[in-house]
Amino acid sequence: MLRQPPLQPRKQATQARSARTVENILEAAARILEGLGFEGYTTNAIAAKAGVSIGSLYQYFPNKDAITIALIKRETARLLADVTMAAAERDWRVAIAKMVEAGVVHQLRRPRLAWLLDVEEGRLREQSSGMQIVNAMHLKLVEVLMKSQIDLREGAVVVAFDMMAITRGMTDMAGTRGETDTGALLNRVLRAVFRYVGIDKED
Amino acid sequence: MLRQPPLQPRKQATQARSARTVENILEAAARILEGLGFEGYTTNAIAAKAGVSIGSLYQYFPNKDAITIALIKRETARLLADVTMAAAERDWRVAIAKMVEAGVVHQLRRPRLAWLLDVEEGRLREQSSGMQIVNAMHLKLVEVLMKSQIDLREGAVVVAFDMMAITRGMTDMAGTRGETDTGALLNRVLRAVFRYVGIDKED
DNA sequence: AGATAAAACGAGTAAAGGCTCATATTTTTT
DNA sequence: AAAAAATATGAGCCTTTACTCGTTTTATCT
Repeated sequence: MLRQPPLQPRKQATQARSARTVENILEAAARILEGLGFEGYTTNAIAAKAGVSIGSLYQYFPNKDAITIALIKRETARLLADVTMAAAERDWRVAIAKMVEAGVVHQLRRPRLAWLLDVEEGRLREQSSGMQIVNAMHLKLVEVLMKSQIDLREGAVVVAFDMMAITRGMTDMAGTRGETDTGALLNRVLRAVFRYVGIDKED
Repeated sequence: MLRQPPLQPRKQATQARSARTVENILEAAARILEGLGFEGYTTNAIAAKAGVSIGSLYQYFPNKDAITIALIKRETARLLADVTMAAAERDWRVAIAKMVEAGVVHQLRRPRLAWLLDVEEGRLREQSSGMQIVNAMHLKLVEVLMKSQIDLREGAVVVAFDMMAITRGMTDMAGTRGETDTGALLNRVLRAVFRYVGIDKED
């Protein structure tokens, strides 16, 4: 079988090494944020930690914020997937429990990173709009609440925000304090969230 | 009654205008943080907004962080006072309710400022130690919990942190969303906090 | 009024850090 | 093997910004 010579110069598929470079840059950025906070979070430091020249870094990201945004997307992807799965559960109690669990697990995996990225997301929200994850989760949670038998005097929107706020608040605090027992924390968060909406579910 | 001539040149009392300058600087810093976030938070901008030269600013503050620390102290003073008063209440239910109220009111008065100062406090904590307000509040809350009949299986320390986390999480979220009805928010936070510890107190 | 201390001033310095671009290396294609 | 495309390099430009210091203005004291 003869190979057809392409009519147009074939769009060069991305080489494997460039993908590796991008990954290295993102992970270096994550590690610097975790280790040094915003202080040491400079493009030169990121490039150095990634074992890549500063020029290469700017070949893949137009500016520093783009790195942060990509990192947020990367760290957020699993959370969004888990929440979406959870929201599809038949039993709304299970759905809520799993959504809460997704949030807790996400935020306790790399607590400092999650926290710092939240701060950055807040800053970036002002300049470029963009469906943040908070809104995405909120939307799904409201859907679930509508199907539930929870007292929605305050409105599903408000209750959903409150449930997210409780989860985030407790998990942030736990992360700051260095708690690592996800199970224990999850139990407390579930108790707080379910009792808040008037359901005393001890399991 | 004859006035004793002072043996040493009397320590020159601070003039009124210097006190005004310091106040102007702090308020300018607060306003810039509120309006522009960390982006515009530069010493030159602060001095300009305060209507003061950059030289004067550095006459009263050795460096930029000192301004932030002074601002944190200023914003935090009332909160600490309120919490201390609240903790002294006889009835522990009232004590807890008032402590929660103090937190909510504080954080909803200038929400963005409170949030940004929290972030800064976290950053500064790492370098210079110093009794942050979170610890002070926590201490008092633990005391109150000890006198209460609340189920402390998880330990007073953990329960106290959870209560604070719930309060802060919900109020932060409310502030971010632009909620301004303190009363409505306070009701929800009280419900969340009291129900979390197994007390269903509808008032 | 004159002397002294306190407060204010702001041009300028130095360092940090985001980012560019001309060049070099590696990989792919023909 | 040669050409072309993709990828990598890093010295250095340029802006921003924390902070200094020599000078001037204002207030206080005798």
